[in-house]
Amino acid sequence: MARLVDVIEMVINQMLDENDGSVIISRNTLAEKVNCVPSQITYVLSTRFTPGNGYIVESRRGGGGQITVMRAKPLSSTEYLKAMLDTIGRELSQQQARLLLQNAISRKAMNAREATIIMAACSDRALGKLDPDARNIVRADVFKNAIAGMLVDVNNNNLR
Amino acid sequence: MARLVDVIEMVINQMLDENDGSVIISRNTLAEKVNCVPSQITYVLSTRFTPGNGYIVESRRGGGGQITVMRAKPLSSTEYLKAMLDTIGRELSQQQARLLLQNAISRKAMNAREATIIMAACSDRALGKLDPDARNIVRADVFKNAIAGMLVDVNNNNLR
DNA sequence: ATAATGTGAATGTCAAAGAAAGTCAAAACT
DNA sequence: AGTTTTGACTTTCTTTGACATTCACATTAT
Repeated sequence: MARLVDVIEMVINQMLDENDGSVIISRNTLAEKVNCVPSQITYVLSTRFTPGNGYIVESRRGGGGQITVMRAKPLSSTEYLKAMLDTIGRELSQQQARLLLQNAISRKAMNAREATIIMAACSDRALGKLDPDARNIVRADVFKNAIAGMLVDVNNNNLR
Repeated sequence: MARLVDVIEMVINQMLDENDGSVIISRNTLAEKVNCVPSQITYVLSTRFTPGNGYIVESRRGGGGQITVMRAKPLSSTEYLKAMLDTIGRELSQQQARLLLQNAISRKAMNAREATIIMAACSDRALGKLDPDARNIVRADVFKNAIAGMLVDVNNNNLR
């Protein structure tokens, strides 16, 4: 029932937790452990453990080859949010938004309530009246503006 | 004979009752259970479980895809926001949004930071790529979803 | 001894198949 | 007239597998 991607993501994160944010894995061994084809590991690494999400992944092929996964050193929440803004392009899918917010929470760059507000504001529900092609574009703008809103000095915003 | 929509609505509400206001459903499975085509579930969700009614619905496609339905907790401290949702029509101007947020702050229904996030998310700036006529319509949806997001029990959202 | 070559052991790539949910408009109710 | 019901088609995300590439090490040729 549980998605393979989720299982793999969890396993890697657990290893990272146990090893101070840096772990060396063997793709084949891990694949065997979770009962999947090796390329599935590659898929998870490239969709979940991206630089944009704060991870660095290095690898070596050949005999004794290996994959190193590292959590990037923790940035301040403001830095983190700014960096996040930079990674967002012209478009943003719902899932991308969700992942960004999840990571922001786990890095304490925002709290769960704030994340929920933003997720709701840029959900497909909220943008349902738009042309599907337009959605990801507008979502990117809504998302970026909401994040930018968090960076604004609360005593100096445009509500008062 | 009870209408299909009513049956489905009841079933979902029952699940929500049994699961503390938040439930993850499989569209296909539920459709099979109540003997209807899957798209009927989508129809019910989009006509009954709207932000205006205090619900947040999120979904993921693909293998292991799922739909999450969340109900705002009937906390008295959030009554104000719920009532506010009801007053918002199909369209919402920037000015109106700002006023609603200012009022919400003065009623302690949200804090300044949260209001700033929402204001930014539905600002003309965020919606700048849209046709001016479309802006107020989309803004209404973004605003409503954001508010509904605040009503969701944070421990119960589907970000984690 | 050194350079070239072979060999097996890894990881990378990519596209097809599969598994869900979303869309939309026509038909059927009320 | 306005809602509900249905179903064909679309989009998104996951899973799999065949094939390509790279690397360390052993072996062979000069």
